[in-house]
Amino acid sequence: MGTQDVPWLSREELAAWVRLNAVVELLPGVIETQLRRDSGLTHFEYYVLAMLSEAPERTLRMTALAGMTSATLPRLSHVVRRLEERGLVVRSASLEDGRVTNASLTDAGWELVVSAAPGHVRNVRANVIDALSSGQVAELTAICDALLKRLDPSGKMTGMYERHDEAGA
Amino acid sequence: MGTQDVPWLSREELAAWVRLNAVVELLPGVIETQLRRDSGLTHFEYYVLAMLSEAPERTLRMTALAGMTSATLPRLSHVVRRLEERGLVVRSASLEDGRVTNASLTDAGWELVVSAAPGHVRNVRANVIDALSSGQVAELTAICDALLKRLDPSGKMTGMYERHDEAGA
DNA sequence: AAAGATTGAGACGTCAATCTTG
DNA sequence: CAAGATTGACGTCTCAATCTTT
Repeated sequence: MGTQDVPWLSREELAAWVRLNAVVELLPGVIETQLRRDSGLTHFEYYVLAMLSEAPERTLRMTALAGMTSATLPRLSHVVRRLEERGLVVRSASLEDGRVTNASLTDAGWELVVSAAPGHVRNVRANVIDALSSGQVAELTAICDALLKRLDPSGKMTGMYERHDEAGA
Repeated sequence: MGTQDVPWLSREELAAWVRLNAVVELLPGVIETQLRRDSGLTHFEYYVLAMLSEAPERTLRMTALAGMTSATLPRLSHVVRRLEERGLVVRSASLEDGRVTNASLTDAGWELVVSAAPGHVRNVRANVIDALSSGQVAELTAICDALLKRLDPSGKMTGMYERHDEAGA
């Protein structure tokens, strides 16, 4: 940790950073292409539907949903509006607190996420999980946890990054 | 590798995937915010300028530049046009092959990337490198190499992901 | 016809401003 | 005034189509 005080990276650090960047640039495209082609969903839309599919009553408040998906509230609001226009989700004001909006999965949304899940999971397996040894899977988990402590110190996004069963359907 | 044939993820695999996703969602924002605030550049624009700053003659052909930055050609073309409008880069047709466009860093572009580098590197260190042990830095490098073999099998993007000295200035 | 590169249209994300309820 | 959420404007990316040179 903090090997030097100078603001430059060592060769080893640079190697890691360059590769991490390449992954961050390329992974979204690979995931999105399959989902869009096979189910007409972006990865983020899929994630939103998957989170709702596992929630009690298939319903979550916007803020909770934003945390689970590591998204800002404006971004989520735009996406949920489009999903609602497509009949995959419905929004309703909370009875307990008038400021709160609840998003709920419709039957059509449920059916779409159920039909999309197997292909998506196969794609994740083919492009990520199967590329790694089981030891590397564990290391990756620990590394990402360490990074997320910096990237999201408050933990407000990423919830507690627990129990996000994306297979969820 | 390929622990099961069913298209679902184990708990350990899911944990890794969920966290990797959160990193992929959050990291770009953290990097971009600093660069945009301090230097008026997106991360991708910075990367483009940095690659040019290290190249012979501070010049690269569009296709080579796209590979080094893991970008598609249309994306790079749009970005280079904007950088040229800002006077940071100039484009010129190759004399040897009329199809080829060379992009070159101007003096203004050089000065901007030089001034932007220290703050950017400090930010990368603070949010990524310093969050990890030196062992984890090595593990992350190996893991990303494994992922990139799947995400970019041809290696056309990511060049050979070697010698991308981002400090480069 | 293929390779290198550009263009324009459409979709999405971000930011700042706004609105409403507590 | 703070919290929850929405809106609109703007910038960037993606995709398909296009153009030029080989």
